Amino acid sequence: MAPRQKGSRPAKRNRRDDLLQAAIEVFDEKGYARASIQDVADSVGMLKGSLYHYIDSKEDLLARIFEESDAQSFALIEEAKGLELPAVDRVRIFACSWSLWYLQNVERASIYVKDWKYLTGERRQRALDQRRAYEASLEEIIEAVKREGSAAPGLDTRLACFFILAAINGLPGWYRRKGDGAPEPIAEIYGDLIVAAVCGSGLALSAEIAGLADF
Amino acid sequence: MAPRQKGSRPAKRNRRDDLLQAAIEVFDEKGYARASIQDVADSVGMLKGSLYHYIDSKEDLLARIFEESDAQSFALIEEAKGLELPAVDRVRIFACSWSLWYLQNVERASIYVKDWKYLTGERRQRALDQRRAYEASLEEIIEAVKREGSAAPGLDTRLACFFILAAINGLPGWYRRKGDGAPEPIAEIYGDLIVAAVCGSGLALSAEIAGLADF
Amino acid sequence: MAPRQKGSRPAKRNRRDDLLQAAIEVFDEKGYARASIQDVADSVGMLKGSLYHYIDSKEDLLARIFEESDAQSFALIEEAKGLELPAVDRVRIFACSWSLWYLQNVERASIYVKDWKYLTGERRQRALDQRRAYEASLEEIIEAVKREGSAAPGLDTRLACFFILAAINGLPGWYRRKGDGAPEPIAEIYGDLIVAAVCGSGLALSAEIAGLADF
Amino acid sequence: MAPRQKGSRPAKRNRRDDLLQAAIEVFDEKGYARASIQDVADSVGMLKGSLYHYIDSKEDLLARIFEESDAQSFALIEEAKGLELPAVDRVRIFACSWSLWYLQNVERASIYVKDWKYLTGERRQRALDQRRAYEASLEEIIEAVKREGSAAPGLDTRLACFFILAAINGLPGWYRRKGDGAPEPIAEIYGDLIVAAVCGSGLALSAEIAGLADF
DNA sequence: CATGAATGAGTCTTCATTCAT
DNA sequence: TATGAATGAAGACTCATTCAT
Repeated sequence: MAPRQKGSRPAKRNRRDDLLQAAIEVFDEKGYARASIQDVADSVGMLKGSLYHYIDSKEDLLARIFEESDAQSFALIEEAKGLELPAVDRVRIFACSWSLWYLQNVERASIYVKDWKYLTGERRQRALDQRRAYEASLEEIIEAVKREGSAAPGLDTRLACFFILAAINGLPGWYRRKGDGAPEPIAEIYGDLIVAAVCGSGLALSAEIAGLADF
Repeated sequence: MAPRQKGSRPAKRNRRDDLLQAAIEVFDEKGYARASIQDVADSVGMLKGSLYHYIDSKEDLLARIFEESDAQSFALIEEAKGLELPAVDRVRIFACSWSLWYLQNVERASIYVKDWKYLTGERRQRALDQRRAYEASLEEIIEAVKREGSAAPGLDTRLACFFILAAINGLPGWYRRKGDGAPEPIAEIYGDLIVAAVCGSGLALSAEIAGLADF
Repeated sequence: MAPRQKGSRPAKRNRRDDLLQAAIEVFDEKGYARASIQDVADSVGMLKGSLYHYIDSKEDLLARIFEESDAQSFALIEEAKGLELPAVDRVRIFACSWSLWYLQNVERASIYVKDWKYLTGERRQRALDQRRAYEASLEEIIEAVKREGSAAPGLDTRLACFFILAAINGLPGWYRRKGDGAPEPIAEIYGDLIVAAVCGSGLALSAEIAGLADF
Repeated sequence: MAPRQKGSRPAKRNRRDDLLQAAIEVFDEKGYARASIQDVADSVGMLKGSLYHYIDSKEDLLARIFEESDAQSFALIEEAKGLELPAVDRVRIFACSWSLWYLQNVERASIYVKDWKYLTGERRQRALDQRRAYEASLEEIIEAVKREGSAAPGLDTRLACFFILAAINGLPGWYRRKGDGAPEPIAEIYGDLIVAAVCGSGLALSAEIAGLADF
């Protein structure tokens, strides 16, 4: 049932990477909780027991996926934060690049969004801290937008931040490479939608005018 | 298995409801996959085996939670669809009432969002169909907004729809009753953000002008 | 899951066989339904969970016993069918060798007779087909006896067939290796009894003469 | 799911009999081990707990079925033993009436044959004793046949006895009222077959002559 | 008599993990 | 490194039986 690696052993280091890649696919497909070490082993063509030469535990495998993801996404944020541009544009860039990363790494991002709960102890804390850091970064930019006067009047920074991150986090929930088109245009559109949400529009007040507020 | 509601015994129907409520809390907290029937039993103060007097299986418990949730949320949609109002207001109402339901039923909604994957066969299909129906309803309203000329130019209905639903689905991810304030104002704000995203703003084109499109 | 028979490790394949043998003994003694996987595990000196390294399920264990038994008994039938002998002798050989197999494999045969009901789906069907095939083979030989004129007048092939098979199937019901003597002579005698039943005797009509028919 | 007894309560005693009858059907169909008290309850239209007004335990239910069966079949034996007839005829009558009882009470007989193992302690012993008594009765008659000179030469009484009883015990294994014809003719034929087996035929020695004995 | 809720022991099965080879 | 046998704890589910009402 387990496929054997044919050909010459391709660079020792690769086994480790193969393993991680396989784990990402398996965890994405079945969900971390449902996926078994056996599934991962099957997927890399190893025996269950042999995996433990590369990892310490199932959770360790998950943690590594998070470490890699954190490294990648952290770079993104830093980049957006460092730009010398109007805050609105920094929002857009943050939204675009963040969305793009999610779209280009759907499986990984899917795990990133859903499975942090299965980390424990320090590792879980780290994941939460990261998350908090992203929120803080975004909040910071949104505050800047406000200061620059481009934000919708009365915008609630914290809520807007959650709103935006949730919308992006939802990407792996529906986007699958085949059939949903290229990542770039989607990321652009998400950028637009987010900027629009932050900056608001003249219609934003229509509700109160129409007296619908009591819903 | 169906309890006969006869006479005055007060605690009769309640056991069933207690069970469901306990399950909702447990599933929300630990996640369906991680939560054990034992956890639920502990939570209602029954023995593991005794639960099976009320349910057929763990999945059955989950399915019941979905049935109830479906019934509640379905009503919401129908209401929003039936209103004789400008489409923009229908979008707002959809967004507001949908958000409100999520906020007022956080634990339930949390399960609704995350755990439909653990349903199997027909039940899973039903959940997917429901989800699809919500999307369709929202798409329909957004199309109406376009026809009425209030939408952001070039708005991608499908993406906007995913965007909005994901943002709302994200609510149970951060909102906890204590400390995050009352549901109603939050729902209002989400309504504003969503309407803003759909209707767009003059700034929407700034990105291309600024030459940021190549992210 | 399939063991690779490589090199010289002697006790490799044996665990699997030990397991099967243990299962046969346990199932025979307590009956498949009553016997627990725990019983089998105890019998081989393994932990309950460890059995699943070798089998997929309790039913799988049963199925394997049937597969082995089928293979063995099938060979017997083919042998008896192929012989170029008077049909009466073929009946005797069929009866003898079939009885002998039951006697030499009492425990296995006991399960074979009683527990096919616990197989499900395709496996059950296979068992029924096998059974039907044995009946058909025997019916065929009995028909030949009739054509050769050696059968009791008016012999009902179908009933005779059931009669014979039931008599043989009953062997594991009473025969236990210790104390009931060697298998061979018993098989011989069963052959005689069966041939006698098929060929009948002059006394066969005495009942009606004596007016006993109205029972 | 459970059918309610309609009309006026029909004679208190009947509930007990209904229960026994239902148990017979359920045990026959699913096998005692697999059948649950719930199955029986469903079949009589009672709730599981209510059965315990009529029985002490599941095994008690089985035991009652055996008691009834024992009473019925015991009468048969006594009748056959008491007849003033040539022993061959007594064999035939024993075989006929015993077979007839099996055919007319297939479900009950089926349980009688298969499920005595699930009795424990004293009750099991009693069942074994009964069984032994039947064997003894039959052995006795066969010995008489021998003394009267009608038996096949060298007939092994004990084996013949097992042979006959097993053939009859096999009846419920294939006979089902619908489609297999009336019980009486079948019982007759079984009588013939058994008498033939006991009395043997001229062909009985052909095997040794033909040199087939070494199978 | 009947109900149905509850018990508690037991069953099969899964799976992350270890370790001698 | 890799194997695969074995572990041991845990999980879902079943069921005969009891008992207050």
